[in-house]
Amino acid sequence: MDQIVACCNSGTTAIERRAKLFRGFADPSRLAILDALCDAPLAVHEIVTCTKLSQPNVSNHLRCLLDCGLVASDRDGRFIRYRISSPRIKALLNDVDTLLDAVAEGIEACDNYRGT
Amino acid sequence: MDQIVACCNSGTTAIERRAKLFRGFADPSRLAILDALCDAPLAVHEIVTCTKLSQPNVSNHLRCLLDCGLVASDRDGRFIRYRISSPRIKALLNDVDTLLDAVAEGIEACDNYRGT
DNA sequence: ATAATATATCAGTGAGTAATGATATGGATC
DNA sequence: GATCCATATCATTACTCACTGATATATTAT
Repeated sequence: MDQIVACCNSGTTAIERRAKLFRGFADPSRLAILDALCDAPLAVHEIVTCTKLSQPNVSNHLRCLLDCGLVASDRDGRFIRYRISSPRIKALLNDVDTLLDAVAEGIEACDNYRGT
Repeated sequence: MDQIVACCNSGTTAIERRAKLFRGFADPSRLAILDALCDAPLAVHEIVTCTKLSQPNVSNHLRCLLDCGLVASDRDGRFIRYRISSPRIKALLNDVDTLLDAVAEGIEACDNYRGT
């Protein structure tokens, strides 16, 4: 069975699509990857280096992000260079940080459960 | 052990905080609730009616959203009225819809796995 | 061709999480 | 104070997901 699955199925309603998109962002590994790609396009091994994630792990997350259209890829010699597919992604991440400024205490403070 | 847990623990880095916030949004039930509250404050039983979710389910999600500071509540007689805590939440949801316009095909199309 | 590097895929595992049904609490009215 | 309605909590169950380690594919260079 497949692995990294935080995007993608055939949910139809607008709300389900939104939930799927949010889930694409709702993982520290994927956020780290997107963060890195917001600065500049990178090849997989470069992402591995700067995120300190394992190579298969990065590859799996990239596949998910690629399928969902959040990143795009171009072959460059024997490298494959990934980049964010739209500047709106960077904008969205900024908006989230703005919202975080407003609710950060709550997010930080509450511990309904033990964590990620 | 606690139940609805998509927010909240003591992750410290900026990325972990962002992931937590995104996870708060990454669920169709919570999105439906937030969507309803974007229009007007509502009591729990009203949310139950318009989202068609079960009452305990709504209550659990509201607790999570409340702890994370995404919604706020006011007692009103024997009702408890919930509202979104910041207009930025509505703005964020709009931004996501804009991004969805750009990547919707990808989100819809790919089916790495089954179900929501 | 062979070796070396870059990337992708596979199988298995363990943990986290959402939903349900039953039950408890708390405020208001009679 | 007993009853009714609104809301919250509990325990259980089933499902989804992320990570690891091993392996496969692809491209370049020798």
